[in-house]
Amino acid sequence: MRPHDASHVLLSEAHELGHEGRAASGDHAALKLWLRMLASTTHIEAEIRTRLRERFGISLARFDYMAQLFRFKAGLKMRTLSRYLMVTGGNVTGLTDELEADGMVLREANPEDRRAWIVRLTPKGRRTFEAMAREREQWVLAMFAGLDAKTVQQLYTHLGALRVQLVRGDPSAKEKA
Amino acid sequence: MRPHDASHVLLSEAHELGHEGRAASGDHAALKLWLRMLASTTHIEAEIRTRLRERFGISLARFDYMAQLFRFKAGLKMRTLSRYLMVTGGNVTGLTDELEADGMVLREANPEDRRAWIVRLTPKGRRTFEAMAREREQWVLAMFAGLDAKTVQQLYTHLGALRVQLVRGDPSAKEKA
DNA sequence: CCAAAACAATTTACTACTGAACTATTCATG
DNA sequence: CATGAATAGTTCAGTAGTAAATTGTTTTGG
Repeated sequence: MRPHDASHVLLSEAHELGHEGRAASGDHAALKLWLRMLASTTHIEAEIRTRLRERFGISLARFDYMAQLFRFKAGLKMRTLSRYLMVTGGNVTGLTDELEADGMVLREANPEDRRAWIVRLTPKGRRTFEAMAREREQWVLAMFAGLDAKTVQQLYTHLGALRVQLVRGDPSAKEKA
Repeated sequence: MRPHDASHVLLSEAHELGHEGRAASGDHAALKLWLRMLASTTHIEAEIRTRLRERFGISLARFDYMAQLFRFKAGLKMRTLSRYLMVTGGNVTGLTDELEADGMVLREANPEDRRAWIVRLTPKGRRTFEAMAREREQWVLAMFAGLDAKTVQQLYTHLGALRVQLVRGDPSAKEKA
């Protein structure tokens, strides 16, 4: 299970609203939103992690690794994978070793750059992943089942706007000019 | 930095929509929403973790620990804290040892149950936490600054509905009857 | 009222990840 | 076109968490 769900704290109303009145109130709303968003996300992620473990004996890290290779059928350099997964290269080496031993992925020599491997799913890895992904989709679906289509759509749109802001503020995102 | 941002995979449209047509499309929306929500949350959390480390030399785990004690001025039993933080008891023991050594918290004997300690913030811990929480609030605020008040409000409301669903589906939540 | 079960905290052995050092290759520049 | 800087992957030591066994205390039911 993943740690630190609720870093739930709002410095008491007195502090926050003391000399700012209405303006500060909106700010407060953003913090409350963040805490609620964090709590929900953590909850769902923990649930998925637990079920993947119980149902398939697989770690979330491995699932996410396979998900990336599933998206990129042509395979990925390990370094690229490590960036997508937001983990270190050393971690990718370890995961790759395990998954290769289990016959889920294979390292393919890269003629264009002899430093780099291309890793890709084996047919077995592909089948295995598809089965897991199908179940996971049902889990997610069930957890969101209480929300009507319009709500889901609005959430999706608004979080899209948030994402744009985040990428804008973050220089580590890819540049094009 | 925290692992596994994007477990971004939608089994290809062909698979999902194959025999279901429109109905499946709504389901798909929930999965897409989840992936977007996860990505944003992970991004923000990683940012906060990094800044807490850089600015105050503190781990997110310690921050979250102190946040709970800040909320509950009367102190908490370590077991309660471990539940709020969603970590094991052993982990709380370790964090408490560190924070106590740094003079941030103290273990107080509990006359009502001699098995349990009550941990609470020291005045120093309280001051330190307030300073950190104030900065963190500004970071969060800046990250959400692109969203207008109405959007924030809607997100907050909709995520509230989600939360209700999640708690309903999860027997580990507290009962009252 | 006391034996058995449950529970709070701690300790310990283990797991998963990080960061930094290292090797082998590629890229860029004088 | 040679050499210094950057990059891909691996290795390794250290860190932060877990799960399970342990100790001491409390709760419960016969």
